Amino acid sequence: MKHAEIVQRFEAWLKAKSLKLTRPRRRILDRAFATHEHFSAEELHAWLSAEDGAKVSRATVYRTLSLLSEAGFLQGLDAERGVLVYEHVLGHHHHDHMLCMSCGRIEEFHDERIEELQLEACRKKGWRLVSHDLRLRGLCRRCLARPKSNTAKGGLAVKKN
Amino acid sequence: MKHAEIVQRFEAWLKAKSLKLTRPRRRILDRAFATHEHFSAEELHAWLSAEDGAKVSRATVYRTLSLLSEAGFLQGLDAERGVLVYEHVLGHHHHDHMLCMSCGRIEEFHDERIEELQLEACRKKGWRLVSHDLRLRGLCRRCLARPKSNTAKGGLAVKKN
DNA sequence: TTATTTGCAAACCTTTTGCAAGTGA
DNA sequence: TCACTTGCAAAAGGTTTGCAAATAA
Repeated sequence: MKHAEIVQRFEAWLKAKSLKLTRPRRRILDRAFATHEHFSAEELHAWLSAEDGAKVSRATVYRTLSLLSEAGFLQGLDAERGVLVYEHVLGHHHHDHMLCMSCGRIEEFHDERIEELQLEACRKKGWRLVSHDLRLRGLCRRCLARPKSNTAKGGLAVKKN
Repeated sequence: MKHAEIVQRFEAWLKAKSLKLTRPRRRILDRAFATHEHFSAEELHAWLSAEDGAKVSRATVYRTLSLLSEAGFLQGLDAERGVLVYEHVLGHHHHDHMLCMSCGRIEEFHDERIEELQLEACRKKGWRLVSHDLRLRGLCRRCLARPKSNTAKGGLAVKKN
């Protein structure tokens, strides 16, 4: 999906709620969709602060990311405890995650058979399934290849700064 | 497993690390295994505060729950964003969770076929799987039965005190 | 005795919120 | 114009930590 279309859709969604596509919101939207990685509110805020342009406050970043989730453009996921990480939803199909305990990499995968078994499990217990998330934690291919000094950008298990 | 054995094992584990089974640690261990529900550090601390006996500080509760996790007696799980909830591991087999979005109930389930498919997914991507957690979110049987006024003890989706 | 622990309060981190000033349609 | 937004700083909520006093072995 073209970025122009994403912008257009967000504006339409906002308008339907009598909200406005303001300058800060536009910058946040642009930046959020300029990456193909998972990112936290803090990271996005830092990116914007490092770039040219009027400062966007932390509060606005948090507020706008909430809106984007609510609108179904982004989705939050708990990667590390206590930090909400976002990913694109618009134009992406559902998937689950593998989290590398050493370097923090997040990889996606999907298996329709697992989805079906989840539905079956809920049926058996009498629950109605609304959503799920499956997180596989382990070591990624790259970290397995170079066993040492692999705490690249703040590993999931190691990060402590 | 008898509680006496749990205590004994914890003491042995501590001793191996030249740590001590102190009075506060013992009280926390006892209380943690006296429940069959999932609980947070705050809840456990509140329970102890409400009971007779010397006060145990919040800090000690947090520290001891960490030890118990490290020792493999308990395991933490993110039920609600931002709160770590504990459950017994010792003497329990692995399982996954269903979280009720209305009443907060946590139910457990297990399906070996899902476990196998997870391994397969990692194999395909070249990862080594270490652990995983699968959380199904939805409405439990009880909440489905009484559609209204079902926010019993602080629902997952609703809690905001 | 002495290393380990505890309690307390302060610090931390991420996220949320109240409010006065700013801004888009 | 005027409802919606923003930035700021303070508040919140869960968890961690420094440190002097207390304690187990």
